[in-house]
Amino acid sequence: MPTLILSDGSRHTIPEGRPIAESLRIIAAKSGAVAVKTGDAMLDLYTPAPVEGEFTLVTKESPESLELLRHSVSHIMADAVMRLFPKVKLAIGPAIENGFYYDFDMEQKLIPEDLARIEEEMRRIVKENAIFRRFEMPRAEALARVRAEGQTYKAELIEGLEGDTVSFYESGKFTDVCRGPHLARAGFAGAFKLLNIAGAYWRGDEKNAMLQRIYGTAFWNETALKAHLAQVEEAKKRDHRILGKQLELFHLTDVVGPGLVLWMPKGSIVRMELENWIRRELLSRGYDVVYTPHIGRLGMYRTSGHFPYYQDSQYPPLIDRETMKQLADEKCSCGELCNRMEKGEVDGYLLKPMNCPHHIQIYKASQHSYRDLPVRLAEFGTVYRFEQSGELGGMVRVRGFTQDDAHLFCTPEQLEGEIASCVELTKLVLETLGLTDVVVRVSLRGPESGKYVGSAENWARAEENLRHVVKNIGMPYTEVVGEAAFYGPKIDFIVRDCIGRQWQLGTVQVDYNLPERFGLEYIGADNAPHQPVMVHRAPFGSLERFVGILIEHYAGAFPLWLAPEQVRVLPISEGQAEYAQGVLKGLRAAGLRAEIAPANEKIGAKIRQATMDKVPYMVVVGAREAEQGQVALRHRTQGDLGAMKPEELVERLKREIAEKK
RNA sequence: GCCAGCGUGGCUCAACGGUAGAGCGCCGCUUUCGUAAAGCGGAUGUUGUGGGUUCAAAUCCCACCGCUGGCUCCA
Repeated sequence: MPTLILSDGSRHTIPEGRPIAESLRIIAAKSGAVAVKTGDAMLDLYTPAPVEGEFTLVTKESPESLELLRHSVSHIMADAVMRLFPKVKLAIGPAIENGFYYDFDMEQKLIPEDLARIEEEMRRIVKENAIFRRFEMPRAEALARVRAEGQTYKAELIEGLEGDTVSFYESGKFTDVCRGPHLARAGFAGAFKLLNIAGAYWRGDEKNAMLQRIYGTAFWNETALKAHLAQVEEAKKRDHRILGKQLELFHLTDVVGPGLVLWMPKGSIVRMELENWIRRELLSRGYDVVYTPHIGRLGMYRTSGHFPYYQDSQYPPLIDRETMKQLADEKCSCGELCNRMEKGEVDGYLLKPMNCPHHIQIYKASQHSYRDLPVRLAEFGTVYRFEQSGELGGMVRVRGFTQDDAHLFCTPEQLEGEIASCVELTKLVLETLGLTDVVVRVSLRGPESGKYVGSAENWARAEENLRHVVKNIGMPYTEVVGEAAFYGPKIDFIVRDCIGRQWQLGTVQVDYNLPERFGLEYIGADNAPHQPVMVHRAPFGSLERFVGILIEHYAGAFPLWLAPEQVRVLPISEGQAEYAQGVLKGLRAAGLRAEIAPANEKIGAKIRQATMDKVPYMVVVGAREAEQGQVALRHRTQGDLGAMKPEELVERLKREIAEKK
């Protein structure tokens, strides 16, 4: 009798003359598996399996089983939506990281209350327990079928598919074009919840129709679902927008303008500490510090290519009064004004969207020998970008932000070494702060040629340089086409916020193009002029976004060196007021950021307040301490740490600050 | 920018056509207290802005502004 070998080593005899798929299904079902895998391909239990091969069972414990579940639940949801709103056109409905979505094109606007109705319908479908039956048909036939059903998006999908046949899944009366795999039956659907409704352009392109997207999530059981939802709720409490308000770190108001951050005193401390730290690191690495203005002439940005390449995400140019008046007299329209500015007939100033053109002018201000290179110009440079209103959010997506920017000008031979040390610095930043959930992305040029400046050779060289470095940094990375800056490819460091969204922080970018456009030079050993290569880099990315992410990372409880208030002195009663003031003065004199709790509260209340304010250390001073010239130390999470001399305390805290822990 | 939802004292929320309210915070007084909330009293709102419907609007309608979640773009 034939024997099937599963990759767990178990051997299974199969009755002769029966399809192998059926045997696999029986084996899988017996073991509680929901699918089987051969190589990278997951096969559901009703899909014909290849006759030979090694099979792994996919159980409910494996992460990919959740993907399968969620994909199937998204189909069940689509089925439910179609039952409730028969005219709906289906777009796509994949499983995503923590759940699934499905996009619909329908007349009726979905409202949150509809979700409950849809869920109810879904439960009915689950109860019906139909088999997810896979079948295939030739392309032309498939196309005719979906067209007859009026499913125009599905037709578009089929047109884009490779291969001669198209697979469908049918469960009950619902059929969908789908690659699979799926649950064996709708009844296995487990626990699910629909979460929210959102708009989404068909294929993500704003020229296309706006579809209605329903997001949801699913787990194998109620407990896991509840745990996940609770975890999401918990994560929301770390949201930097909430903590930023509670802890008075920053403020946003439409009086100043959307996306324009006001750093409050406490938030400013965090930023200042980060700036001071990194500035010392830069100086020790041979960087020079520079300062440049916030605006620059249009001509400079025409040379750099920011204007017009980057035009859409800039605040409109500033024009002086005289010119404006003159143009008004000429009855110049706005459209015409734009044209004339693009042509360079009208001058103006731009709020700087990037610091590089200014730094380039500093480089150009003096002659450079190959002996001077690399020149590394660093600045906490504030830039302004007119982001689309719908994109703004808290500190992580704003219209004015400060980059810990620097531009390195070096010889081609020095380039890879410079890139590598920038990457090292970025890693140091992330490691020091314990940001470990970081993804490295190599962002390359995409096919749209209109978005980029420079020659194909320059791009190829730059991409080669980056790949070469990134291979040696010991971090896994992915390459993404179409994510490059307009002047060059880059290595990006991407982290997640409290609700799982990914944000780019640090970046290292190679640029052969701006040196060319600005005609940069250095004199080589051969006594002839050569063109330097530029590296743009920012280990934090932007201080706004970085601090926003950091607030969430620490849940507002900053380590001692970053804490806006490091110590709070808590007198037990008025009797120790004078002694407590002395302790406070001593701490401040030692360079610690210390405050004193307001009088007229019991010690318990003072402790509670300081803990909620996330002050790392409290020193309790009562009659006992005053008498012995001591302080009783308390940590916000570790509790009472015992009594000690103020000098001991200072030494202890200074050590902790130096360690940045 | 587009789709959807939401804007009520400093904060979190209630009132959902009929006199805007609670908790926390804030201010004052009493209490001076030993490791996560002392007691009493008080002030605080042109309900985001502007129009409209109505005898009457926080509540219904329209426009704008802002925020939140997505789509697209980026640090």
